[in-house]
Amino acid sequence: MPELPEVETTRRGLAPHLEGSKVKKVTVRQPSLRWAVPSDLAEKLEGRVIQSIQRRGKYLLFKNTQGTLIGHLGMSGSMRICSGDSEIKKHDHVDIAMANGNILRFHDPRRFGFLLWTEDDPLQHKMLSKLGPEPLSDEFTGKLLHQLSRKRKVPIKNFIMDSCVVVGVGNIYASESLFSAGIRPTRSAGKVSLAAYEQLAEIIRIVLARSIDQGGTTLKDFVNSDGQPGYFAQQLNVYGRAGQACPQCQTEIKSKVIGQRNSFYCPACQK
DNA sequence: AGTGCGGCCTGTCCGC
DNA sequence: TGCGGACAGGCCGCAC
Repeated sequence: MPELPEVETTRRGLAPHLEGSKVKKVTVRQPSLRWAVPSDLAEKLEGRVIQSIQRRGKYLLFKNTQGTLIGHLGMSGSMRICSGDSEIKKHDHVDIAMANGNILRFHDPRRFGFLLWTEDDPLQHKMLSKLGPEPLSDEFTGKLLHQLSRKRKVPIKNFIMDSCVVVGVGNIYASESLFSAGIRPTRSAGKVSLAAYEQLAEIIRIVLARSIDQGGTTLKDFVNSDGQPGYFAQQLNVYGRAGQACPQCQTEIKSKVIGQRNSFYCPACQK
């Protein structure tokens, strides 16, 4: 599910309800996520204030004075703010109840998401230490993409989905960005010009920022912290539209599996 | 080192 | 109506 805009939407929604509040009780109903929920999570969180909620790539970082809860939504996860009397549904795996009455509820049917605890710098955690730049930061440039891609033979779509290159670009936004940049997703990353990468970097930035403004993309199950879907799906040009007309030239949009992921492109607009 | 693939899970949809 | 198979937004870890 969630790519960067969905995770950022979640972070923004959660922060005002949790930051500065004390955790009262942690309830783990299903500890078997992608990685097991730490058995001592409750004692690490209970009685301590959540000082801040940050995001790095698609990871959410909940900080208290002792350490950081690292959360990831996987493919189907969501985090909502619930009240004490709201019904517990199937796949509501973890609750973090706050002293202010709010409950942070982690829901994840496929259980590809996870919750980990670290007392070291979370950015040095094994899972985060090799991440590339944030796409909305100044470090992310076409020049960097060009540099990193020299001699790389992977299709450019795989390249921009590689979190060592840039974080947060998943399957949907990879297809969409390459469409807007006019680049065929199968092209070798190493053969794309600096000028094309400069344009692509700018487009990735714009596409992600616009999606965040719309509250992310809901294809199936993404909901924000209020349980509401995102609205960016209405603005997708090619993703999920195989067989339909390209919005720019009316040519039929094609789909093709690239790197085991379904990809969508216009054979006329994307060279 | 770079690349490609299997695997982790459940839910949904499609064809028979 | 039921059943098997394919597929779904991520990403680690392994083999080549």
